[in-house]
Amino acid sequence: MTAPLHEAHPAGPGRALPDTQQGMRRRNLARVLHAVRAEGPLSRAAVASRIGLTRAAVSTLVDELVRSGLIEELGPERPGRVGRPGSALAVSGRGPAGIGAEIGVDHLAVCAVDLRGTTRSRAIRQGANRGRSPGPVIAELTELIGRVVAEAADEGLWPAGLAVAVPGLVARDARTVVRAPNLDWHDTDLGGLLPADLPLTVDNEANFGALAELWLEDGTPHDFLHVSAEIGIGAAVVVDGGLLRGTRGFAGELGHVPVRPDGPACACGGRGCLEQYAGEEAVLRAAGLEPDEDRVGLLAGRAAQGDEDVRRALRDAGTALGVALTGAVNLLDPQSVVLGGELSGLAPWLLPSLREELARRTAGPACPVSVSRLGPEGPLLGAAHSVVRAVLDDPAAVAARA
Amino acid sequence: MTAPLHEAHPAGPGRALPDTQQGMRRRNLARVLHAVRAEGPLSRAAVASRIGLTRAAVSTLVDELVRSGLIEELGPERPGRVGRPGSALAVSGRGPAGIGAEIGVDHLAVCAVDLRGTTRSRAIRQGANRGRSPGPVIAELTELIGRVVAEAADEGLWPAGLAVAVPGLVARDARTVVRAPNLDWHDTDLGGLLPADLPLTVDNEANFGALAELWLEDGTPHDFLHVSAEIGIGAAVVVDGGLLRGTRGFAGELGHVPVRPDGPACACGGRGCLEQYAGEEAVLRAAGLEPDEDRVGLLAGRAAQGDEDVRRALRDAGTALGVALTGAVNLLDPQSVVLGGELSGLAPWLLPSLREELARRTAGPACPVSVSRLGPEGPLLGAAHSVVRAVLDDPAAVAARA
DNA sequence: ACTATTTCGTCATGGCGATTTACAAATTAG
DNA sequence: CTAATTTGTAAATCGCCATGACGAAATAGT
Repeated sequence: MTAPLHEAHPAGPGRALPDTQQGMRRRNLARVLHAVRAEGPLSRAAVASRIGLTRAAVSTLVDELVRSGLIEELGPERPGRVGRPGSALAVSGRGPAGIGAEIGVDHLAVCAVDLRGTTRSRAIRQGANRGRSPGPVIAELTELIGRVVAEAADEGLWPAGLAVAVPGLVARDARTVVRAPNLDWHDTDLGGLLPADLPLTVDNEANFGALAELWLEDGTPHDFLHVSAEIGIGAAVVVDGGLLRGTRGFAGELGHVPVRPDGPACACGGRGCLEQYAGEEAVLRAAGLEPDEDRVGLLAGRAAQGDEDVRRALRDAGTALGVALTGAVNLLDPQSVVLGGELSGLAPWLLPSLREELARRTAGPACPVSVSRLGPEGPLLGAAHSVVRAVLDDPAAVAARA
Repeated sequence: MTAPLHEAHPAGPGRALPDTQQGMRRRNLARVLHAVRAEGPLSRAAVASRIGLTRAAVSTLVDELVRSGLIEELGPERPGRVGRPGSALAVSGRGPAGIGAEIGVDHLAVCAVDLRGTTRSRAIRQGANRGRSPGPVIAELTELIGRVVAEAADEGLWPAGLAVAVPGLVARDARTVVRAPNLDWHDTDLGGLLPADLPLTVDNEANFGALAELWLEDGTPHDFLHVSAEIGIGAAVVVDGGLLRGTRGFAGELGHVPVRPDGPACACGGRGCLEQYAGEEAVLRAAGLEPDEDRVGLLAGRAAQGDEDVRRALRDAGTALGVALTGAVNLLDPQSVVLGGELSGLAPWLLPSLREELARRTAGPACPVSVSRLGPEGPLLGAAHSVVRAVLDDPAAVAARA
């Protein structure tokens, strides 16, 4: 007999709803929808057995979801088993869509993802955004969004929300970019600049990248650390299937974890921060290269050609990352560490020394480090999917707007 | 309009219960009980308005809690306001009690806490436990537990569960002590040694200390870092009012965060871990003292007398702590850092350099660092209260056993 | 081919829990 | 002493899920 631990996370969809019969109904709608989405075409009976309700209850829930256009009936299953075949249910490919957007240092991107998780429309615009003021950038982005939304509309999709990934720190209001050094934006309220007719969420690209990893890649654990870097080095901490955001929303500032307390001074005021060793500028300098436009591509290219200076610089960066991650792993005990974002392109040269450093400093088996297969796509997909997730977590709310 | 963020923590009592009408009832019982406990004597109407149910619904819930003996009716309120006065409800001072126990390096302690949070009985036994095998220690502890339980029974309390704080790492099964260097225990299943008639939870003393801080001290934030040290340096991470445990239950190993990557070798395999600079042994060595029985007391005494060697050693330890905490704060963005456990006794000499280091390495306002007022009592109280909390979180479960 | 068996979806019924509505009781304001 | 206000409870109602029964649609066995 064991008393319950004090877990912070009960998990499961839609648990923020009130404890009334209507709230229960809404949560159960969400559970049905989640089950159908996660386990492909499913009969009502199959759903019932998975989520622990009776067939009758599931029937009425499914009716409601079908009426809302979130679930569609595919017709009778082709059975190999005895008994009347069920009627296959699947998440609808029409209806609400999640609009994801990314403001990168060198590009803007927008995509629309349907409830099934399929990307149905996308638009990209290359072009450096560093130092441009928010207004024009957002104006361009808004135009891309308009295009993507229109294209999605042609396929019977309507936008259920907009999520924007930015390379910087975002306040907990999910609207204000507090600091984006690569863009040189400070305390910018994107809510005032973007179309007001859509529910808006703004978040760090590392956070969205982590969510993409969590939701899109099979086998991703519920507790992991997602490291991402453009110029700054960010990390997202996923705990029990949710993001750890911190009081101000600044959690995951891996770039300013001290690696050598007496190292070179950093803009943050500290000394020897990870960014001084594994940040893009530092690596370029260590490799004897000049900063240029496609910096990651440059490094990857040189390293692939066998440039020993570049390789050494990356090895050293990996070692520094290993030291910082040792601290993080000791503190958080995650199930794995994932390298994502632009960083994943340099992984072949970073990983060996990173793993070696981590293993050397760990008693027992070291925390496994892997590379995201989503690569630079992660943040954009994570953003779009976060909107889809919100719909799946409370279908009743969105059905009311449909 | 803002789309919901992906929070990991809906928070609130008893959210692990199933989504059926009975589960709803159980959760609402918990909400009533929590409200009454947290906000002192309250009328049914007051409870109803706080938790958002109707007076009628609360009435039946309260009836059930009164019948279970968890709530008692104090009689009519003395009103200054117009209208019929309500009938004051309070949590019962009889009924279930939480039994907390602590296995320290130099002592054993047990206490009983009632639903109101009052400590009703306690027992302490001094005596070094380092290197003793688990069997005899647990036997002694069991005897103390028996005494405390008997004393509590005289006051109408019955034990609802037992929580044991140990100075070491505990597996997620909440029974097995994986590694307790100060006791020299390894992979010890306390579940097999302790009385089997009580629901048992075993956890790290830092974790229980953090919970005590969270639950007992007004104004404690929902996101903070609780640092604690006996010989090893442990930390507990509280996120959204819950403990972050990590995959294996080892989260919070602050002692092995690298502070100087090329520093002295550590037993963990790494180099320059915090423990090499701020661990008790390291500090004693740096101060030129021999390890002895009451080590913390020794250090505090010498420092208070003005022993400059000791003070310098503590200052340096504070600086090292500051470096490690900078990393942790950057990663977690907690609202505050609390120094607890034995460590709090040395705080006057550690804090200045710690704060200085943290501030120096932080852009903007540094994370506030405070000292626990619970001191060495924290873990024991946290353990007992964790049992009480479990009762408050699901009163129906315990009412069935009463 | 025909029947028995199994499974699916639905309907009618019932239980349970919260809301709604109404009302008596207990206080203050005038 | 009356009006107004608030509390607690009781009765009726509504919503949601469970239960049990039934027809429908498939397979398995004879």
